[in-house]
Amino acid sequence: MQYFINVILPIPIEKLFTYRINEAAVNIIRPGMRVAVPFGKSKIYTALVHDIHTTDPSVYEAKDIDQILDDHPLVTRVQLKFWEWLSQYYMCSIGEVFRSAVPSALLLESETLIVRNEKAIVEENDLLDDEFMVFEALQHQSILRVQEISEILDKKNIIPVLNRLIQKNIVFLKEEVFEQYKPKLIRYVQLGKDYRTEESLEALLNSLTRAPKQSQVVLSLFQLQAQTKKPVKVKELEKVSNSSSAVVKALLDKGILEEHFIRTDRVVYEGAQENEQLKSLNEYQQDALTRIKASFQEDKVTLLHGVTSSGKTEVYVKLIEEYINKGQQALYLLPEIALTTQLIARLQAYFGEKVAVYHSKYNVQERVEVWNNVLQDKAKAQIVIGARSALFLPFKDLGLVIVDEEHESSFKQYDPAPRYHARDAAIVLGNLHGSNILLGSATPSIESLYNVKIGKYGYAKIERRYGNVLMPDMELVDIKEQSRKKRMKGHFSERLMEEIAETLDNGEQVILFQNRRGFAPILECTTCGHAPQCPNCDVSLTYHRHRKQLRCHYCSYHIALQTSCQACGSTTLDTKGFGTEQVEQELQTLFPKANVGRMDLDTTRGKHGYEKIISAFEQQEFDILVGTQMLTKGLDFRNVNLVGIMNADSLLNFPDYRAHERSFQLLTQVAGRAGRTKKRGKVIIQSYNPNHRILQQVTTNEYVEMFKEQLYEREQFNYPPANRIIKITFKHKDYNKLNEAAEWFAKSLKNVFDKNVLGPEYPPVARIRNQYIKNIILKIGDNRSLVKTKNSIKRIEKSFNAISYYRGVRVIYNVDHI
DNA sequence: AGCACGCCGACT
DNA sequence: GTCGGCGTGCTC
Repeated sequence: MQYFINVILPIPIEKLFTYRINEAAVNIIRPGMRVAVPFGKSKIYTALVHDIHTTDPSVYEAKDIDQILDDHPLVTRVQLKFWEWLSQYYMCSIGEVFRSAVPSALLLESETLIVRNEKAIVEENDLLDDEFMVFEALQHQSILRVQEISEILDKKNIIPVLNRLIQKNIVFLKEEVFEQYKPKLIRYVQLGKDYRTEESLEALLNSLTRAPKQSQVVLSLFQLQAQTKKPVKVKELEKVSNSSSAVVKALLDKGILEEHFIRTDRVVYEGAQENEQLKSLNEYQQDALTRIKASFQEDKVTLLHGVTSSGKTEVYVKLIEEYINKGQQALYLLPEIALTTQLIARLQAYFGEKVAVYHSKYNVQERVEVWNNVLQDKAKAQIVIGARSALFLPFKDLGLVIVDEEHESSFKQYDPAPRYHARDAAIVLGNLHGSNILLGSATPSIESLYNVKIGKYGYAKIERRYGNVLMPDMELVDIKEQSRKKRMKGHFSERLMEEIAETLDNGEQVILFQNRRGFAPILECTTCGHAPQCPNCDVSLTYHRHRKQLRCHYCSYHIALQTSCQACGSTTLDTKGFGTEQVEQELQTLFPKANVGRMDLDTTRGKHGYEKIISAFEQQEFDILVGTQMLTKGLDFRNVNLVGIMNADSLLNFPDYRAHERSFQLLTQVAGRAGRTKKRGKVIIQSYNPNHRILQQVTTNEYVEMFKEQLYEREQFNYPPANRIIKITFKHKDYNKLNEAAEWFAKSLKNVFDKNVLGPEYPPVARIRNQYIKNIILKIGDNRSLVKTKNSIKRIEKSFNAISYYRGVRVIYNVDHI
């Protein structure tokens, strides 16, 4: 009998690949294990076993697998089902899901090594210069990597050289796979076996009288072992005996000490100062909890709508507690930017080491450890708190899924595929596990509230802030009026100035929100109107004063600041618009005594960049913090009493059907940072258009009104939530080819979907990194089948790809695009 | 996605 | 004349 496996490869091809396995392997291999397989001309890839069968593929010869990489499945059957759903729903290959689901350290790829042929008889005079250089390098080091040869020869393409060397039988190639995950080992020591009796120890100490350092080490080790009865870490021994590693090494060499290694986790819970008891819930929280549970009884996804600072976290904690007491796992999803140390510390204070964290700032090694802990259903990973990628962990018995800040658009992955929405995918995952699902937000998405309205979701509400703190007092300031009367100082209105001054006088802190980084988005010549543009993208360069640069926010292009216009040579340059840097600078002149901090992408680089700024602000090292939308999420600053929004219009005028909803959410969330303790906070919103409906609704906290109006508008124009949309993006560096291709595709779509096809249109930035971009939006009514629609699209794509001229135009699907 | 094969311009 | 550019096609 011949055996075969179908495997998933981490590539964007919608196929499973078939490999042959031998009879011995049949008994070992299970779906969900990794195997190394040869693929293409030479490479070895990590593939995941999908199924095992005995059907010999007739049209091609199946290759043999290279090796089996796991002894237990790394991926569960439920996960495979989940991946299949993701790839179908979001229109990508299952390989792409595989690639982003599994920690990259577990996805090994082979590397080509160039090995010297020891037996070759080489006539050095027959070698060309570059051949000789490689040959010589191989005399010192018998194995070289492609990269190293490339450096030696200072050439990109070394294949011709290698081919000649292979032909002359001087080298041969070898593919090697490296396990990237290395368990962390800690070095321990104990006394050698000849010295464990009291007499022999005494004799040893006597023999060491002339080596005081060594004798001290032996004595310390003896003491430590007597205390703990356990192996002693080398680090600890060195510290206690106050000696160096050289002394320990000398003892090891003599055989007086023995060393051994023990595997440890990198991610270790340090233990809280004190284990906090869960605060008892107030009546509003308790009421919400009861409602949630009732709704869970009906197996409904439930939305918890609690105003900012209403204590939703405590409700989550209570719920999580119940599920882990039943021995189940709980998943707590948050947008990346809300995953602050503040919140994690709070959860760890309640649940101790049961809490595992999983997000992008964790390095690959740490992620593998969390993965394994979840897979083995260990107690230390019973509660997982993480960003959207935590959805992919190999849960065994998931009882509860919480998606906090459910309205956040960053839950939708934009690039690369799979372009999934973590909230929606979490619901599917929860259903596969039979878990209860809770969505939480102070400003729920229109989609979720709509689902409540049509009875699909359950609903619970908390309308009071914790400790009965009042909602902040919001004030709109008309800056059009103010600038007409010349009352503005820079970008600050009189009202904002007054409030900042007063807040600072009271020793309280201020947060200022401006959703744009850099100093100014445009630098313009006042003589000829020329503004420097990015050569690779269709945008003007943003002026970064701090670094004295002009930078493109879409690619990495940057140039030094010019002192004169590149077009006409005039030296009168002016800026248009403003960003966080400019606000920061103006503050320094307006409030010279205040310490101003800035939090945006430019100041939060690095693993702890974020935390540094947050904790500095917490410690009141800054009086005023200026920032972009990073400020909005999950931060809990006790002493902030004033929040200023520098310019609300830039949010409202965003060309997108979601702009109004998003503005409402963002403004409400930022406002929620004010006055989280006893005193009532103050919020100032500056705008050129203070009569805008959304601004009125934000200030009066009319969420329900906003929802009704937005829903009406969306229904009028066939947008979600009642309808679905798929955005199809086309990219190519040739402007004309892109246009033709997109038009062709749109025409074919219109044949099937008629008026539900919008575009093709250029996005606001029509070229990024030298690629022109065009979008088609397809609206799908709730009466149409999603599956059939996707099949039609795929069929059109097939004919599209058959036209050779269009090949090379990238087609990207974004289902439920936000 | 890689990666090899294959055809055209700019340099020794 | 070669080197290296990237268009095209295939991968069990």
